[in-house]
Amino acid sequence: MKSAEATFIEFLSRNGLRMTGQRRAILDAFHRSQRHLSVEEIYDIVRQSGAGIGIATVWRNMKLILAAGLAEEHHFLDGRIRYEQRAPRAHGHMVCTSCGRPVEFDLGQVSPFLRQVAKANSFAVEDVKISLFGKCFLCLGKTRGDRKTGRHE
Amino acid sequence: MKSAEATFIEFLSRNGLRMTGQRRAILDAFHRSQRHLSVEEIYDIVRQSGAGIGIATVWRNMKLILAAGLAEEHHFLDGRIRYEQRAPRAHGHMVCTSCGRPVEFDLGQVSPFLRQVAKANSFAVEDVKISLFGKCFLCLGKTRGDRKTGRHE
DNA sequence: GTGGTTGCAAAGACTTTGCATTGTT
DNA sequence: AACAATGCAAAGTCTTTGCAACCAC
Repeated sequence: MKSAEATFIEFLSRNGLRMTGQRRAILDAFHRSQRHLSVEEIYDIVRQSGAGIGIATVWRNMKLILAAGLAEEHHFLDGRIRYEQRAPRAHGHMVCTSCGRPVEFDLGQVSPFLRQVAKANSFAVEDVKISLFGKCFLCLGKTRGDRKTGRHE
Repeated sequence: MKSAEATFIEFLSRNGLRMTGQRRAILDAFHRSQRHLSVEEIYDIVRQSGAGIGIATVWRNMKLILAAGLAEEHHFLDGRIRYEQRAPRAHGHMVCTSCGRPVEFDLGQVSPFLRQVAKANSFAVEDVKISLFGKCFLCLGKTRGDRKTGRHE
């Protein structure tokens, strides 16, 4: 499989754009993570790794990384955009309304069904977003967990 | 079936809150519509029907109507919250990335599958959001770019 | 050197909140 | 009368944009 950086560079040059140190740092921080990151979190990671950068640059480049097909954009619960590495297989999310933690699950037989629905409506699907909102098993009994970080003690 | 207003009043009094003219007007405007409305659109409808009202009041009360279980909150494409009457049956949306129009479809066999997934993860589902993003058939005809290469003119 | 890129700050868009006034019970 | 609700404007958040300095090609 082609590396994310190679794919990104290809996308950039195809569109007359250039690779830069900041772009590499952002893509790297994003691509290393397995989580659903907000722009601010990506910004923090890049900063902590020493590189000087502005948050506007992270915004502009996450839009590019999205356009390059390397990321997915999600609107979960906290009213801000979160990015996730584009998954090889389509998947859904179970988002806890207490702690905010998103857990992924495989779409299984849902995908063919949706394809069929789209076909029946002459709708050309570009993206699928499936989310279940509710309480994760950690939050079901104890009301613990931090809604901001989505982490449980 | 109980009227929306009766349900709302019940919810209000159960929580020590009061019914008002504005609440009635907002609920009425919202409940009459079959569309996915933004707060500003609801505000406009109420205004045009003669009632004086502030947009903050619409915001506060849509949150209440949501809490009362009479509305669903959606984040589609334009970055603002849209409300829809809580549907008797769960359904998904096909949202056109060109014209923004959301078309509903029945979830069919998806619901039982999702229930099963949730159960397997000990996740207590409160809400399901399924959206397909892409091009509706009306916009497909107008599209100018080459969909195979993703390149425009 | 040309023209894209960055960082900062300012602007924008959407949503929430404080407070004095008004309305419901 | 007590206290919730409203309207307005101000404040908050998240996101986008303008622009001069900077850097990749």
